[in-house]
Amino acid sequence: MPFHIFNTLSRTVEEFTPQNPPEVTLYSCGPTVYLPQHLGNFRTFLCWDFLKRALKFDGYRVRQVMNITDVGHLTSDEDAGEDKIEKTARAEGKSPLEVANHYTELFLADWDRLNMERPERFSRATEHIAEMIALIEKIIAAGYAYVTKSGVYFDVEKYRGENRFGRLSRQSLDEQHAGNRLEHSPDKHNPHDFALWVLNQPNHILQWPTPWGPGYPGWHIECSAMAMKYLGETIDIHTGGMDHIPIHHENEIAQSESATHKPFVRYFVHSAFLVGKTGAKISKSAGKFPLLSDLPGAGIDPLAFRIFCFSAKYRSELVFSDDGLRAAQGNLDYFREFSRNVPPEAAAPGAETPGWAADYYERFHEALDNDLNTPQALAVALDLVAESYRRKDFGAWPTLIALDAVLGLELSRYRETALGATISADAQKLMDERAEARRSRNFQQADELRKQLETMGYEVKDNRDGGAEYRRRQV
RNA sequence: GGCGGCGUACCCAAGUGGUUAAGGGAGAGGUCUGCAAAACCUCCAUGCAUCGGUUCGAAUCCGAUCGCCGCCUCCA
Repeated sequence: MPFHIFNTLSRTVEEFTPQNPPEVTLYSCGPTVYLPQHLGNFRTFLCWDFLKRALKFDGYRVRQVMNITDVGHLTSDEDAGEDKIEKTARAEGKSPLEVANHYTELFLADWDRLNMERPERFSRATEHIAEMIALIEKIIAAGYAYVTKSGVYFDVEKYRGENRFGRLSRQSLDEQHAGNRLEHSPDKHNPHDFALWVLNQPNHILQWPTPWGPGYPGWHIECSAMAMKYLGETIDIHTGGMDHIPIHHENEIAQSESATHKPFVRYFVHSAFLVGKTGAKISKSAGKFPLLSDLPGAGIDPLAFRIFCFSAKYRSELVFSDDGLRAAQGNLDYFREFSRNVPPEAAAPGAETPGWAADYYERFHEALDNDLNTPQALAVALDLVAESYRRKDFGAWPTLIALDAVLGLELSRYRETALGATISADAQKLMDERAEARRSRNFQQADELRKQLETMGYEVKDNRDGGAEYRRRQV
């Protein structure tokens, strides 16, 4: 079965075909770096990591670009708003650049902890000002934008005349207008027009010279400019959170297509939110939000959060809970335990894979091809391990490693580290003492020694024959 | 007010017209064990918010009702 994915443009699951197979161009909306990225943000980014790995599993070569927004997003759409990065900068007594750099570093560190593949390129908005200006000039030349004192605005009314606006959100402008409670800049020809470039805001710290005067970019133009620069005028897949459908992506399409007269995106893919117990989404503006760095203290490995997200479909809201995280941690431990139990001969290069394992590979593959059904794929992977235990046949190890290319748990590396761990002389002494205690049936002392070893970071597993296995616990 | 989505067991979560409603976690029992741990086995929704309708057949389609949430301001 070829890869299938839900395309927001058609609101149906479609067979996926890239423009130039086997290459796939993928643009993913990234973070604005004025605060730490919370777990809700990472849920979305993980979805795209799963997508990318699934495409590669299918044999595609994926070229992914993700923006890092380090300027421009205002606290409101109107020019009266405050730049979020500048707001943090003022609060922390730093420059906007320092703020952006700091939160970018945090973001990338967490990214790596979740074992997400880095995009082929992270692109920063402030490093692509020239491209944005060039694109805006193109839009003006095409007659879809106009220059005023307060900014360069996109002419939605003109674009709408071609009946192309609102394709994504299925919402007419008049409907949007019905509940609009914002004040509009008097320079706009129409309330729906949005800023491509903001002018005459002297209080804004970051300013760049342009043909229209100094100013800074509007909050949609960077994505169009950078996506087209690195991936071409028509990209295969554009991803983002659900919240981007009605405004951000709608406007991206409008400004891009009015400049190129070509389709901007072939498949729009959107993810649902991570939500709290009440069903309300976890968001930055809510004030309090969970971070990746909160998890280790609760005994949750970052890779367990990876599994947690893998256990729900990208298009379904996922309820964030301690129970859910613990369940995922249990799955991670299960995979890891199995990895350590695989005997060397089954892990040797060229080891033969039993026929029964092929079926699991196929089922895993099919689940992913079916609109990225990661929970089903996870069920297959878990069952592969269970079946191995049932058959007492560890020959499926290479198959599990193949699935791990998408799961992203680095089980092979884990196994090597775990088996290569050395036992300290102190611990070895206790182990010897414990063996002696068990031989003389002094179980009270044996249990005492086990407790000591466990606090030292060793796992103790007694065998039936009176022997025991000691393993250093991996972190 | 407009637009969109959701409601599957104690919790999380697949399934969206057709044999017995995946899987995980929790719980109960069992095998094994000096005890643990690990692993495996068994049990755990005649029912999918409620009520109607369409159909040979519905969790799945249609309608109504109730409840929850998102978007229309920045947000993954």
